[in-house]
Amino acid sequence: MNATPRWLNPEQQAAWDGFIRMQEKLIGRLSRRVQADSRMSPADYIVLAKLTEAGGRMRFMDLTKLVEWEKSRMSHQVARMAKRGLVAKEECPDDGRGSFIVATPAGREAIEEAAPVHVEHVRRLFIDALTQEELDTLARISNRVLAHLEKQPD
Amino acid sequence: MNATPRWLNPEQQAAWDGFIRMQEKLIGRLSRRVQADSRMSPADYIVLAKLTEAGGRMRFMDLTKLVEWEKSRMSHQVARMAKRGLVAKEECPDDGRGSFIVATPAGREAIEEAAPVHVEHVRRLFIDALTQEELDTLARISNRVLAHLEKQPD
DNA sequence: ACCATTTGGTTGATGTGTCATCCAACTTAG
DNA sequence: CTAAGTTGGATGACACATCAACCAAATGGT
Repeated sequence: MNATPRWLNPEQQAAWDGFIRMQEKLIGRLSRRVQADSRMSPADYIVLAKLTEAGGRMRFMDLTKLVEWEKSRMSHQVARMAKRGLVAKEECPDDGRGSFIVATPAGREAIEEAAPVHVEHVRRLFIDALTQEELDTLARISNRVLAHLEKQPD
Repeated sequence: MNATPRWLNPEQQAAWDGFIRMQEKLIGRLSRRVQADSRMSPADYIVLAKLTEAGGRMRFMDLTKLVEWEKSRMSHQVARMAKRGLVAKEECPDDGRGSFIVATPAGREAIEEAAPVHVEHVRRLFIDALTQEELDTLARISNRVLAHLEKQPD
């Protein structure tokens, strides 16, 4: 029972609030744009991108780990994408439980069309806002936080 | 039709990837923690926090603007929160269409219990990962991106 | 007074993320 | 060989976000 919780000091609060606001607006804008001009959700985009980047054919669990998602999420996502014809599922002969996820031609076409547009938006909304030095700093800070998170329990 | 799309250079790519990864993991961890030990979603948390911070009684649209959400989102959210007894809706005498959102005692109790825990997690997962100088830098960068976004069409 | 527009807010459909649970197939200790 | 444990993956329930459409009350111009 902590009698007096240690609130954040003004600078800390400013950093946290600013970061949260920025991240929400940025991600929001970007995903709306991606969705609007490629008819793909950000989830579709990243899954297809990683999948094709890796050759267009992967074991389900490998893909899940590559994208760093939970398997349930990927399972649902792949099911939806399969329904829309972006990927297909194939059985795995080596492992009776396993399955391969394959990018369909339609899927390849979709990602090839979407990728440059995506990059342009990232550039326009984010990269162009900052100097190269600021980008480097942000990368360093991000990696610091990531490393910290990995050390931290749960 | 852009013949050769300008991909990001390695430093830009590293900054973007790092930021995205960091933000996903951080937000993910935090919202799981909040949910786990307060039985409130991040959405519940922020709505209740802003609402009580503003006195615990607000016009629906003022609250919506304060939280910077779309009204539809807030409408659904408030409906769910009302169902769970965290807030209540009251009619507005001045404006026949309007309504007030009021934090119930249960809502106040919930947020007062959740807030210190939330702060502790923010501190543990984020603040403690960085020096004060890095926090300041991040705040500056965030505000830069935010300002840039506001100038940018759509 | 009247019509057009704006504002406040709801609703329903659809897509998405999480959790818990389940099951079949593989692996390994004994 | 068999039982126990682990892994690959699916599923259903639920909370959440977004979009488009809608409606009624307020407002403003004529």
